[in-house]
Parts: sequence; structure tokens; C-alpha cells
Amino acid sequence: MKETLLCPRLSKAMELLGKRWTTLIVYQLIDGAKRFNEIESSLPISGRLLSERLKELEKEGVVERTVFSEVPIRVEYNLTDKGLALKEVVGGIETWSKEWL
Amino acid sequence: MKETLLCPRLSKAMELLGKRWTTLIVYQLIDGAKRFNEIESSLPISGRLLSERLKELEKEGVVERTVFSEVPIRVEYNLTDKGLALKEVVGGIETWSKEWL
DNA sequence: TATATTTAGTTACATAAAGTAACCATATGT
DNA sequence: ACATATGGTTACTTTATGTAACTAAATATA
Repeated sequence: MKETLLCPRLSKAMELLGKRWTTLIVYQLIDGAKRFNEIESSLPISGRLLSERLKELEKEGVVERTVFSEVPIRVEYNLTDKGLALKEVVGGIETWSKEWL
Repeated sequence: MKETLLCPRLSKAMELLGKRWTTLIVYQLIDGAKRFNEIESSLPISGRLLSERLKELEKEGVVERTVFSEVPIRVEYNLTDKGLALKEVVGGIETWSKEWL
């Protein structure tokens, strides 16, 4: 990969947010926690990739995972403060899309 | 692909902005027009993909392409109003990255 | 004359990421 | 015994991306 003077923080942000589905997953959690299946149903994403993305987001501290040992099992995902701080970004995209698309 | 009730405009916005490099290319043009090589030098992207992305952005009306028939040829890219409207989004990502990454 | 330089790309090929569908463990219900 | 539901995982195919070499046009240099 080429070396540039691109801001490493912006670069890292885009590595995360620029990945397919990531921003839409965050968008789904803006209004509160959701279960795995709920997110899967509200996006045209497969379980395989949703699982992968949620792991990445959890690792980055954007999303928090909570397991409820019920039967069947229940797992909830919700945004951390770091994730909630993306509300502005996601809202900005939503606004732009409404005005220009 | 699965069918969901996801807002088609947001969906289309993410199809564009969620594509690798797109947002960073827009970011590079926020402060004014740039030439092909300038963008290429300021991002770790290859000419192949930069060319592809610029074509997509031009087709979507986000970027405008201007050819100057000099020798050697000069081609400048700049944001349209639709592209400039993304300033908020890009700025939001930049702010978030500075605070949380 | 032959070769080099510059810009803005394109082409061909290898690798990485994403899409698809089938499958698994758990516990309960029929 | 078989079905159902949840939250995944596995194996396989297709698409996207990365890499490097190449092109055209017009001039400059040896």
C-alpha cells in the first residue's frame, strides 16, 4: 500500500465506517438496543457478515454485546458512547440523502 | 439480496458513500479542485480504482470533471453542489475520529 | 532519429472481501 | 422422534480490490 500524509485518525475512521454495512448497522442501533435477528431482518445483510461486522464494532468499542441466557438465547447489541457519537454522522448522511437522492 | 423496509434513499447513499475510498475522495476535494495525480498522491489508492470511483461520483453528480487540453493533458475534478453538501458528513467523521480514535 | 518525460488513464492478473446456502447447539413444545 | 427458534458458523461461489505493466499524445533531450 502507498504511503501518504493522510490523517491516521481519519484513515482509521474510514477503515471502519467505510466498510460495507458498518454505518447501516450503527444506524439501526441509534434508537436503542436490538437483537441479532432484528438487525438481520432490517438490513439486506447475511448472518455471516452481520456477525463479522458486529465483532469488529465490538472490538472497536462502538457496540456492546449483552447475552441473556434464556431459551432460546437472546443477544442484544447497543451503542456505546463512542457509537452514539456517530449519531451526527449518520444523521448527516440521512439528511443529505433526503435532500439530494 | 434480501428485501427490507430500509429507506431507499439512505440505502442508495450508503451504496455510494459506503464504497471504499469514496468518502476520502470527496474529502480531498472539499477545499477545491484537484487534479487526478494530486488525489492519487494524497490517498493510498491506485489509479485503477481512483478512475473507477471518480467515474461513479461523476455519474452521481457529486463530482465534476474538467479537461484542459494542454500538454501534457490536465484534468481537474471538483465537487458539485451535491458534493459540497457532503461537507457536513465528512466533517462529522473527521470530528468523531479526532474525539474517539 | 531514437529515446525520455509527463499526465491521465487502461489492461491483465492475483488476492481479498462479500454473497449464498446449508448446517450446528441449545432447550422447549407436539 | 420431530419441529421450532435463536445466534451464530462452515464451505463454496462470485465480486471487489490491489498490483504492476502498459498506452496515447505532445514535446524535450541526446
